[in-house]
Parts: sequence; C-alpha cells; structure tokens
Amino acid sequence: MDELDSAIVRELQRDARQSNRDIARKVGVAPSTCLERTRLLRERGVIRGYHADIAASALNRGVQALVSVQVRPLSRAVIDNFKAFAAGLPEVQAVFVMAGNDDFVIHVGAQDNEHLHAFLVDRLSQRKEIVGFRTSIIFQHLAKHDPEPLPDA
Amino acid sequence: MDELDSAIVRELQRDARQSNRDIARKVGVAPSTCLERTRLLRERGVIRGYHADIAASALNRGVQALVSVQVRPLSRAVIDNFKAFAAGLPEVQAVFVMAGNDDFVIHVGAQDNEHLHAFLVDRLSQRKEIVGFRTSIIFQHLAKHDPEPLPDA
DNA sequence: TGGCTTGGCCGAACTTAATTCGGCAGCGGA
DNA sequence: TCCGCTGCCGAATTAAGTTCGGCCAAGCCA
Repeated sequence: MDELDSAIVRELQRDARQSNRDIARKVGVAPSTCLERTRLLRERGVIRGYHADIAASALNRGVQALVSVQVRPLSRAVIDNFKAFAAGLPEVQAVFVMAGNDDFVIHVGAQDNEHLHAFLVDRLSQRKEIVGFRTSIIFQHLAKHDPEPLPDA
Repeated sequence: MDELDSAIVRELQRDARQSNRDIARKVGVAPSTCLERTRLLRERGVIRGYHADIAASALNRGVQALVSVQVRPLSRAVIDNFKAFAAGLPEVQAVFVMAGNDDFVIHVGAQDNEHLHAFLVDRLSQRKEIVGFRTSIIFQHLAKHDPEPLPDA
C-alpha cells in the first residue's frame, strides 16, 4: 500500500467507472501498470467491490430509519443468528453489531411510513431473542464516498 | 423506471465496473440501448455515482463508531451548520440527521481507539451547540450493496 | 380505419480502451 | 561487481465504448 496504490484507490472511490487509462494518467503511470496494481489491490482484499450509488426513492426506500435493537441472551449463537436474520430481510440496508447499550443498529429503508411500521411489527417483533428496540427516523443521509485520507500519524 | 431500467440499476449495484456490453447481454438489449438508458438514469439522478468499496483497515479506519449527538437550539441554522461541520471532518464517514431523542448520528472511522478519543474530545467537544453525545463502538459493519428490490405493493 | 408522427431500439462503423507479454532498468544480496 | 528479482513500460492484439442512420411499432388524428 504505497502512495501509488493509495492514489489509485482514491480515484476508484471518487469514480469507479472511469477508464483505467484515465486513472493511469491521473496517477502518473502507464495503463498496464495501473491495471496490474488494481488487480493486486482487488486480490489482496483492499478493493472489495464497485457499486452504483442509487437514489433511495428510486428503490422504493423513501423512508429510512435506524433501529437500535437489544437481544438476549448475549451469546455468540444468538448474535450471529440475529445478524444473519436481519441481513436477509429486504428492507434492511445495513447491520451494525455494536458495543454499548444496544447490541445492533439496523439501517432500514421502506417505501413509506406504513411499510416501515409493517416491517417493525410483522418482522422484527416476531423474533423472540429481541428484548427491546427503538426506531428513529432518518431525515437526511449525507454519505461521504471519497473521504480525504486520514493522516497516518 | 421500467423493468429494463431496474435491471440495469441492479447490475450496476452489483458490479459497477463490468462492461456495458456485459450488462446489455444480461438484461437482454443491444449495447447501444443499454448505454443510452444508463445515460438517462444518470441524468435523471437515479444513478448518483459509482464508488469502490474499500476495506476500512486499508484506509486507517480500523476502529469505527456511531456517535449520537444532541444540539441546541434546534433551529435550521444550527442544524445545517453542525451538519456541514461534521461532514467536513476527515474522520466522519456519514452523517444522519434524525428525528427522535438524538438530532444526529455520526458514523466515524479512526485508526485506533486513541485517535477516536482524540477526535471526540478535540473536535466534537469543541462545538458549543452540542449539549450531549453518546459514542458506541461498531464491532462489525455488514452493508448490503445490492439489496433485493422491495416489492412495489 | 388508414395514414402520419414519434419514441425507442438495433446494428454497423468508427474511436477508444482493456489486456497481454517481452524487454529493460533499478535494487539488493552474494 | 555480477546475478537475479521485481516492477514498470510500451507495442500489439482483442474487446469495449460511442455515434448515428434506419426501422418498427404504438399512439394519434382525421
């Protein structure tokens, strides 16, 4: 992970669909070199994939929420099981396994409030390992897809 | 946003760097048609961008947390101002503007616990509009980059 | 109902990019 | 110093992106 790798990664974070030649030119190496670096980054697991960022409303997810969940007992089996369950639900966009008061935070997207409510009472509430959850509506989501690099220090 | 658009969007969510020809073949249209559809999706704002998914540890963000923040007074000026401030910090990966007990949830990534602590006490604590915040460490992050589509119903 | 218009898709032609691979230069070890 | 290894380059080949004229079908108006 030298400076060249970092520069390539930054470019791919910014725009994953620009051509390899453009990236090569911007980072100052030959296209073949850039291609090989990119291949290795992928192979090493630094680059995990490339994904389009889609407007939530176009995916019928105009209403979003963070759901904080507590489960019991706090055993690995229960945690892994609930995590897999949550990840499998279509409304769920992300699952955070947490330390602290809440064991999970689930990022959910639904078409409207009614669908969100249905999801909460028909899906989540079913699970017997859940001892409590709190739902907070998201007004706005600002995600930074190409953060400036963190100082190494 | 007909079935063809949806199919193209799904493919680009799954792998944003596959060739237009491959996508065209998978969704069953000519490459030129697929290209034009993609252009229009972008123009309409359905597709907002394409981004590489990078392993957190490679970006010096091995430690992540969700920080719930309360600010006062709850005026638009204060909210917009704090949102812009948070979004500008390099450690911040996402900002959620919330309804409910907390006004913001901030997704933060830092090199280690020490850097995270420094961020909290040197950056966040400075802000006079903050009347309280709670930090919860993230053990695991499971993000779904190509969720199955939500039923239209 | 019949002709006209329009939108959207196709495929060929052309331009540009991805990919492969042999060679070379720089570096480190013996 | 010499050898071998690593990583970069650039040319050649294959494949992809992009443009554009033509066609077909659906909708509309008379």
